[in-house]
Amino acid sequence: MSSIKEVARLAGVSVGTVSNVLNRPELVAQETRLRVQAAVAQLGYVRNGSARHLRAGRSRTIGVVALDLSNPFVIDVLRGVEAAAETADLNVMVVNSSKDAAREARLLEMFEEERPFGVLITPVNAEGQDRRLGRLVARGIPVVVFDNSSRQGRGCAVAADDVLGGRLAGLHLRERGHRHIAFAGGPFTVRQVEERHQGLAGAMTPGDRLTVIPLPDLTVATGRTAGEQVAGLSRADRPTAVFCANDLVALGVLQELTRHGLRVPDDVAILGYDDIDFAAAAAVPLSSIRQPREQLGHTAALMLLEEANQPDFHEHRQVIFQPDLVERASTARAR
Amino acid sequence: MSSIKEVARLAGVSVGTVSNVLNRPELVAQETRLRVQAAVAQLGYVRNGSARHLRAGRSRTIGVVALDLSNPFVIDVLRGVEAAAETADLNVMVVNSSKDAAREARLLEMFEEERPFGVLITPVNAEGQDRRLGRLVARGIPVVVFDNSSRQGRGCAVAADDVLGGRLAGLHLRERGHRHIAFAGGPFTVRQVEERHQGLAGAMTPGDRLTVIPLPDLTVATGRTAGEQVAGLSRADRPTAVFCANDLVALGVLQELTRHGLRVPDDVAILGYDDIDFAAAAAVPLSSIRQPREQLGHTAALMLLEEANQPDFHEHRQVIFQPDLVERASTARAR
DNA sequence: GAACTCGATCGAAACGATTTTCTCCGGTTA
DNA sequence: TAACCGGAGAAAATCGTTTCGATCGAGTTC
Repeated sequence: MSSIKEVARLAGVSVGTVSNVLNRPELVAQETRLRVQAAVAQLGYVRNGSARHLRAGRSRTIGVVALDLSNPFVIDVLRGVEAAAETADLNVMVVNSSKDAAREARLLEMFEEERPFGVLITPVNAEGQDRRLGRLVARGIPVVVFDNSSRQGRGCAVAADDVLGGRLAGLHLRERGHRHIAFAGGPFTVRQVEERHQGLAGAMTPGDRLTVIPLPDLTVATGRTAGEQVAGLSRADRPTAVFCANDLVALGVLQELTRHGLRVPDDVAILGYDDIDFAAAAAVPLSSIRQPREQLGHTAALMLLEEANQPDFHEHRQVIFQPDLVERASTARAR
Repeated sequence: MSSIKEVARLAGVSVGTVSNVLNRPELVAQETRLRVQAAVAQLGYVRNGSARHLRAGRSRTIGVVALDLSNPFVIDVLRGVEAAAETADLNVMVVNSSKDAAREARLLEMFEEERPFGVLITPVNAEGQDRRLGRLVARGIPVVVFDNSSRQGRGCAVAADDVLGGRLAGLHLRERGHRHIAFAGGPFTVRQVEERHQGLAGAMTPGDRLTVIPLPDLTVATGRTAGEQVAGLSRADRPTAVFCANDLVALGVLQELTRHGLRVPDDVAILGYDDIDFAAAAAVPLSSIRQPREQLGHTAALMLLEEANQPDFHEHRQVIFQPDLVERASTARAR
């Protein structure tokens, strides 16, 4: 209820002095400082964020537009963001576009009004949001795109090398003796999906067989349909391994194969992507391509800080992380 | 970059008129309105949120302090909150206490400064936060506690009936013929855990056997240790069903039992709690007690709105939802 | 045609901080 | 003793809105 004015009155000083006590205490004589602090305590005074932000021109909040909060992958990225934000004394405001472009647009409009410290975003699609992001940047709000490197060269971005991830998957499965591999994922307009597939294909050898099971989306539900397709194939046509575009799909495939009495990995091996915690927790623990999730978020936040603090001196850049393979039971060597 | 002043100048009107065009267009003559709107478009003017909030005394953002974002349960609750917020033209700012009381305290301090529209919170513990929440309320910021009914009678709260959930679990397992049931969960200082256990115990009959497997936490990892314990028991001492305090634990138990060659549900049935999507996605789809997750969040947000809009007229109340049972393979009738 | 209405607009006072400039005063220095 | 310095606070400008009287014509009414 009480504002800085009342604190000033109670302490018998001007509001400017109270502000100094709060923000640059070394400028204030000790006796005065103590008097002000006592007044603050007595009134239970708390600074008004809106007023501060108005004066400062921007708030101390980083806005994060997540693509899909129900993918645990994102939660871990957020953890990294929060860690970086905390050391810089910034807040993190998470909002969820749920892969909905209209919703994303609304959220970005909201951020335009709120003048946040910066915005981290995984855009729904590569083109549509460019204009809107450009408007943010024009307003002096730094933007870093994470987990989506399609805006090459246009601004700061952090992502993982999905082609490499796909290649690692392919090499691993081949090394395990698989010569007929299926790729389950989609839509291929999503960069990640396309690149993971591309990496897999590149790791295969003439004579190998690659079956693509296109999916409209990367969820457990679509994974189940993929699993059903695989289970329905004759033994000769059935791939001996399925590489899934993410772990949610892999869980769906695993469930359906199990339900049809196929053994994992003996009949069909499964390899996922992202290494979410639930992958390790599956009944047959899933092998998966791991991305440095927390680090991804952490780095994105640091780049944002840099851009915000040295707006003139700053040069945009793209950081690409290397994924690696986590081997578990679902791709164990057949007995 | 441009403020309302520049819009006013360009349109040849006063700032007050511009504000009216933006907020109460019906007060402004059409010709003027069009002129102002043209100026807004030409300058790319966007309102400054901080200034609006300063004037209004509070922002249009609902703060949500989640206990643990890595539990998918929470994400679904958030979906409900967002839906309600959207229709009221409010933003949702999600932060994560990660079950850390100190962190929670910091976040609440932050919210005290930001003067949000209201705060939704699942407190880390029932006592510590009462003072801080009280301070928010004293500042006129409405608070609704969700998914934790321990603050009985002290303010608005939304939760599910966990005793009933436990009872449903017990009745279901007994009906399936189980007479030796284990309860895996903890710590018992957490209301939910205690009440679910209590409900289970109440549903059992003299002569039945109830084994408690205490856990320090409700995660997949601790679930695995529970599963290991169960698997290590002799056939005579082994419960025929395990009721888990949440689905994460259940997944861990399932994994470990499978690893030890025990069949679910034939050797041991498993029943989880929360019905997160991953429960249905498990290799053996898990039966689970379902709480109306989205509705829980939706209701909490609506109560917040009510409290915010009729501060005088409002009466605190506690809403308790009824859980129900979702039957899947993990508790199917033994063959 | 004087008094009144009424709709449309203006101008100024908040809202609560931060920051810059100005004033004051005791103490140094030449 | 005059000029200067520097520390400590006060005072005022400022950030961008909203909102509330005041104002000002153009019609109405008697």
